This record gives sequence, C-alpha cells and structure tokens, in this order.
Amino acid sequence: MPELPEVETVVRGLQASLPGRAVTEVRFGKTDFVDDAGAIEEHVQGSRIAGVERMGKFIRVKLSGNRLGEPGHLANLMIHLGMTGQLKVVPAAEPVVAHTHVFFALDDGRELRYTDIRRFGRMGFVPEGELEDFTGELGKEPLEIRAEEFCERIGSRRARLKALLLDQSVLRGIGNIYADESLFRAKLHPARIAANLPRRKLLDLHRAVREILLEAIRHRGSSVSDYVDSDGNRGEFQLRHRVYQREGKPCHRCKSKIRRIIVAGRSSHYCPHCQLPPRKKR
DNA sequence: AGCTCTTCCTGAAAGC
DNA sequence: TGCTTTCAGGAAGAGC
Repeated sequence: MPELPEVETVVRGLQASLPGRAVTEVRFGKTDFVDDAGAIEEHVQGSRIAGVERMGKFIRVKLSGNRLGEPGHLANLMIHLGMTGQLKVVPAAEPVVAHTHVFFALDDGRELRYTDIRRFGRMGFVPEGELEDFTGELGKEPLEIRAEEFCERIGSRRARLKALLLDQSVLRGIGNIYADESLFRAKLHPARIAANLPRRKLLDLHRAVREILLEAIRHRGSSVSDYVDSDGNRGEFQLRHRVYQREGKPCHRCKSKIRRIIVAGRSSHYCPHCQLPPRKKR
C-alpha cells in the first residue's frame, strides 16, 4: 500500500513530467471516491500544472491559471492513493487498464491516469485559500519533525505506539508497513504505551522512523499488493522488510519466529524476543 | 482520551 | 472442479 515512501516516489516521478503541462480535458469513470467531480471538471480542465508535492500520504498537484483566466489564480488537486491507487502518465493512445477512473488529458499528447481497484483512494479540489484548513488536520512530517517535538507529541500520549504511528493527525505519512518496521528497528513492542517510555526510547523511535523512511525512499518504496510508481515500476524495499508480512519467519537479529498480533485494529508484526511486550501491571 | 467495531471495495486465498 | 467465505487495509464514524 502506498505510504510515505511510495507516495514520495510517485511524486518524484510526476515532478519529472507534469510541471508546465496544461490539462486539456478531464474525464471520469466511477466517481464515488471523488469529493466533488464537478468542481474538478470545472476548475482543473484548462489549468496549468505548476508543481507536484507530497503532504503526508497526499499528493498535491498545484494548479495555476484556470480556464476563467484569472492570472496567477492558484488551486490544488489533492489525491490520496488509499490502498490500491496508482497515478501514471501514459501516451493518450495507451490501452486503458481495468479500474481506471480518472483521466487528465495533457497538452503534450499524454494522459495522467488514476487507477484504483478498491477505490479506497480520495481525490478532491482544494482552492488555495482552503489549503490551510485541509493541512491543519494533518500531523507533522515524520522526516521534518525535530527530536524534541517528536518526544513531546508522542511521549505525552497514553495510547499504544502502533496507534500513534498510524494516526495521521500525529505524524503524517506512516502506514502499517513502516510503523512495524520502525518499531522493530527501535526494539519497541507495538502495544507499549507511549507515555511510559523513557526519553531514550522515544529518541530511538524518532531515529528509527527517520532511517526506515529514508531507506525505503532510496529503494523506491515497498511493492506489496499493487504498488507501482508513476512509470509503472515496482519498488524494492519489500525485499528488506524485517518484520512486515514475515510471520513465522526467523528474526534477522535473533532467529526467533516473527509474530503477528492485532494492535489498534491492524496486523502488527514483531519479534517476541527483540521487542518485549509491556510489563504486566501488578 | 482512547479503544473496538463497522463500513467502504475488490481480488486472492482458503475452506468445503 | 467450482462455489462460498474470509481476509487485507486507510480513514472516518459510532458507541463505549
């Protein structure tokens, strides 16, 4: 599933080919995952792509100069890939693969296409003036947050580490894969209560999250399920997973069998020897 | 505040 | 073989 490293990889691909292009036409298939298809049709068609960036797991396509011709008018197309969303730039003549639901025709004969088997993704039009409302609900970028603030935000909470890492209003961009991999690297059990951690371990976790995300970006993300980047290439970080989807396999550090339990309603993979559970209260 | 359960959706895999 | 059931998962909402 696309999490921060996968979205970052897709965004870097789009940055190489979208800026400067005008959107000549927008077409939709199913629209039940689109916030306001009418608004996208009205405002995106005829606009020019000024840039692409990542905000947590969201892709922000910056648009300028809409069809009504207000020069410098800025707006954004926000896209969340959900579990199976893919964004690809292809020649307009390319055959359409199944479950492709949004088409943005570009002025160079290509198309930006959104494909999403399960339609857990999201797409919406956000005028520049409303962007702050949108981002206000998102937490800090895990690669930008300083250690001090990380300790405050996480360490003040009585929730389980796994739940906090997955909470997009705490940190934005981490999903199940990178939560599990980060906890393994920091040698922390997913069900531990954040507020009970010594500062030392909070710092370990901050560093682990950072290292894991950077390594995953370097390997262009993890291709589990359907993930591919904007050129259709798979990532390679799944080959380096230490716990995620490795239930029953030996831990790379101690050879214990990796376990899978449900924490915060999510599959959580961990090493029972390297990541000791919270101590039972007496 | 934080937990669990449910919903959305499809396809793969397991069960019979 | 072929049909049915179960499960995975990001995010949001309900209810406790």
